[in-house]
Amino acid sequence: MTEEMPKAYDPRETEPRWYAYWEKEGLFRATGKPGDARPTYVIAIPPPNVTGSLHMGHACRTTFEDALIRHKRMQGFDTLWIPGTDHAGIATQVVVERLLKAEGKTRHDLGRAEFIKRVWQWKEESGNRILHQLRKLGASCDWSHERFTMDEGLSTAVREVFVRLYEEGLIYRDTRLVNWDVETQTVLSDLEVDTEENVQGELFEFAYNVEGGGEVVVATTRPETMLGDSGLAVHPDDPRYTHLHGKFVTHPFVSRRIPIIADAVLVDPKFGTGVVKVTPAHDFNDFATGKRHKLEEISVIGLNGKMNENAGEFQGQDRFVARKQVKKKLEELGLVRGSKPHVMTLPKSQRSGTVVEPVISTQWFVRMQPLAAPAIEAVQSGKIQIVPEEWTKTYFHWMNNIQDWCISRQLWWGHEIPAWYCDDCEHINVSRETPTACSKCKSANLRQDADVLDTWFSSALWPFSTLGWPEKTPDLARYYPTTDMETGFDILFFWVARMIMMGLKFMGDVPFRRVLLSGLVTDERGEKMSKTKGNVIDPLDVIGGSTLDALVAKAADAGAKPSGLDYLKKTYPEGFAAYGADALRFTLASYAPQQRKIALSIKRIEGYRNFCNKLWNAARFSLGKLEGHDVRASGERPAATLLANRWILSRLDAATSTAQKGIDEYRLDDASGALYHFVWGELCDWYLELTKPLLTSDDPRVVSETLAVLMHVIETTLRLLHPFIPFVTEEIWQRIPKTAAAPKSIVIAAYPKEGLEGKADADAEREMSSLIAVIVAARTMRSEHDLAPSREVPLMLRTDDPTITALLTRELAAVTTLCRATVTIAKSAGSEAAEDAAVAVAEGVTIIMPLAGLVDHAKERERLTREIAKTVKDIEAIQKKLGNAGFLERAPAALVETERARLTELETSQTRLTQALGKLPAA
RNA sequence: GGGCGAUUAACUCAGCGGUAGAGUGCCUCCUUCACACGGAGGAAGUCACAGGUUCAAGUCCUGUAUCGCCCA
Repeated sequence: MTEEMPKAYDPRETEPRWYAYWEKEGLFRATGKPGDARPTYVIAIPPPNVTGSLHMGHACRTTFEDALIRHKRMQGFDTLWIPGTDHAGIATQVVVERLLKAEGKTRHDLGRAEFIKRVWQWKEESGNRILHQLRKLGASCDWSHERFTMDEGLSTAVREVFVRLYEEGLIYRDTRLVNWDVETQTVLSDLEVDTEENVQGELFEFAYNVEGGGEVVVATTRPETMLGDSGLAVHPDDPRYTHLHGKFVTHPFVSRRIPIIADAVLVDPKFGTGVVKVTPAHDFNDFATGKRHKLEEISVIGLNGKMNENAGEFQGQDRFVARKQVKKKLEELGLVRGSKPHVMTLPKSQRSGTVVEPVISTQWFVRMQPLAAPAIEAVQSGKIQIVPEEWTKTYFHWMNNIQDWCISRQLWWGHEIPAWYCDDCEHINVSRETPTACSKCKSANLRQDADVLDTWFSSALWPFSTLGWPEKTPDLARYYPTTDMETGFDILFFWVARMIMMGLKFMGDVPFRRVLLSGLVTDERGEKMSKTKGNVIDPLDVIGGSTLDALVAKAADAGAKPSGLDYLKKTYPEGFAAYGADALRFTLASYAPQQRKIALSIKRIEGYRNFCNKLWNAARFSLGKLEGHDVRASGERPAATLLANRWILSRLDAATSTAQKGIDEYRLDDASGALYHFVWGELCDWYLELTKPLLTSDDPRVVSETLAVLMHVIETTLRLLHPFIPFVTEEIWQRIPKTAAAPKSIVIAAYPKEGLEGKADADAEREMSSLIAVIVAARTMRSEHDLAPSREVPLMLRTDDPTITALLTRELAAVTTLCRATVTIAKSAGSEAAEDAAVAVAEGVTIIMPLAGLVDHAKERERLTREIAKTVKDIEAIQKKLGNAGFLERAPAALVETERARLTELETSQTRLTQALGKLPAA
């Protein structure tokens, strides 16, 4: 067995092999059988963009979801993890347009139908790459349930929802000011607009001439919009301008009379000149003001970002060119009154990065308030739990102030809006089926709305559209509501809130029971990963390894700036080793999911790669000890009589409990951390070392008990770890001799439960902790005197405590092995420390290392002095506490007792150490 | 401007009323027969600041500062 196990674990060969096996055996498939009595556990994947390529954010999502799914699967749930992709309207369209550009074409050259064909073609060719990349991470999705938001079934769902909402008056068409992305030529929802802060701009002042004489000066950051001004506003209480109320100014370029109005909402008298130019067609605040005062809405900027026919001589100029030209013209007219630098905010398109232009346009909207009300209630009542809870506040805040959702997009790629306009009677036909005649006038001159729906519209239906809705499928009956929705907090509004609203509306029930939100993966400095910064870590490079040259080439290709490349070279001079998916997953799981930032560090991944290797070697050691014995892991806890065996079983139980609790509460960091420390700090550091003397015992009962416990602990630990590190655990697990009843894969083995076979073994824990304390003290002493571990030293342990004497006597072999010493145990003598000896005290045991000539007296003196000082400091702290009457009266009695006992022990240590110091020969 | 959050060891972060923790990094010793992707030790923190509550405060309350995110 051992010879099959190399000294170091190599994930490169193992991982693809096991994934192929799992998939072939259908281990990830939900039963889908209505008769299955098992409880269900369902996660719908946050569908990645079909254009996308796996990034660390996906890796993070996948790790968390897979850990949850695998855990529940092992617990015997009928688990369903629905995978799939999102058609990602703008993103996908832009990608294909870029490909066309390489051929020297635009989508308009192809025409709509042909273009859509090209997108589908492209999607078929490379669209599912990301789903294959998820497999490399070990994602145990049920691939038979794979869905795409543009699939026929999901498209039917979209159309059904649209029609029903329209029929109920919850979807309507309206002309209003919307956010326009000049570059991608589409309207955007409020959520798709980012605000860039602290932009250095200019506050430009110019004068309007007042009819009847005089002038009024206005300040603006957008001079070009003055072409569309249809009002000037002053604050009603501003004494400077009272005389202007009701008067008019004349527009300097176009013949237009502009009224001066008083408006307390729009105008801040302290800002600028206290007079605001009002451009209802190009500013949201002005639009509202215009509505209040019935001002004209004059569009001067077209959808192409250029000034339109209303802009007079400026027609055809780009908006930014027009800004300069308008200023120049005002200058010529002698109307400029000043300019000062101004720090402002700019609305930018999340997609293209261009400055968003508010324009008046006719679009489709969803009335949100009626949908939001039940969605708020669902969270308030606890039908949906948001984890971590702090986000509920943010959720309520947004939901209570929700705006109507603009759902139409001027794109070609997406779900077409099921609305047909009648050219004869102008009636709007909204229907599930493509109509042949107008329902009102029976005309056949119908034209379908040219727009498509916001991608998030179909995403909002994901938890039920993927299960077959609007058909009443068995899947829908069995797996809706899903259980957990695990995603990033950045799309709480975009997606999660909308799913809740749509789920409640169309299924009459919440789409999921818990919302698990986690943070953003950043680089190790906490900076957002970005192509230009060159700090993007590709999960596949982490898994499979990459050289520095390859990393640099890739980053440069993606458009990294020189500073970004420098960062890359400096931070990863060696490139990446092939750390494996397990190492990456365990690393991601080790960060608290609710952190806002998950600052991923390669060093940390390396640490968890090392952990996988540690686990591998623990198994290698254990399996090697099996030679010549027939020991099989059955999952049943073996009987244990020896301290080490009892202790490790008790610790295993504790680790199981912490892991279980952590996963249940979505504290994967607690769960993975507990397992990490159990394996490394207890199993490997102590237990395996303790088994060494036991396994060479002459007593066959000692050997067989220890082997049984060893195998049980290793096998159970693998099952505990499997949700986090599926590959290495499977690879080892398959090598462990098991009873015939064992399943074929650890994927479907039972997740361990704590406390099944009895309570924690408090006696064993206490004894081991004493033993460890004594051993550590002895080791520290050795180490401080630079005695090589290979060098065996004599140690004398002195104590009058009969319990600990018995313990040390019984566990002499352990002490001997772990301290590399020949140990003698004795009662305290009057004079405990011999001359020329190093002394330490732990658990009331004086540890004496009489090594004349090898102990450096000066060093020992220094060490003892330091120890004594530390002890005295602790003693003083406790004395202070115990001297406080309030503490004695009001603190729990048990605590006071603990403090007293500690004081006694510390005082003993102090006495003995001081004695030892006195015994040292003078310098 | 409003809201949310953060500030703990050199770095990245747990801890959220009872003796300050982890990983990485750093220092010393060690190729000991599972593992140098390792072992044994060690150094390292006025827990942002100022008040308050409490027998007891990184931990609860109030305020201040700095930083971040979201919404205007």
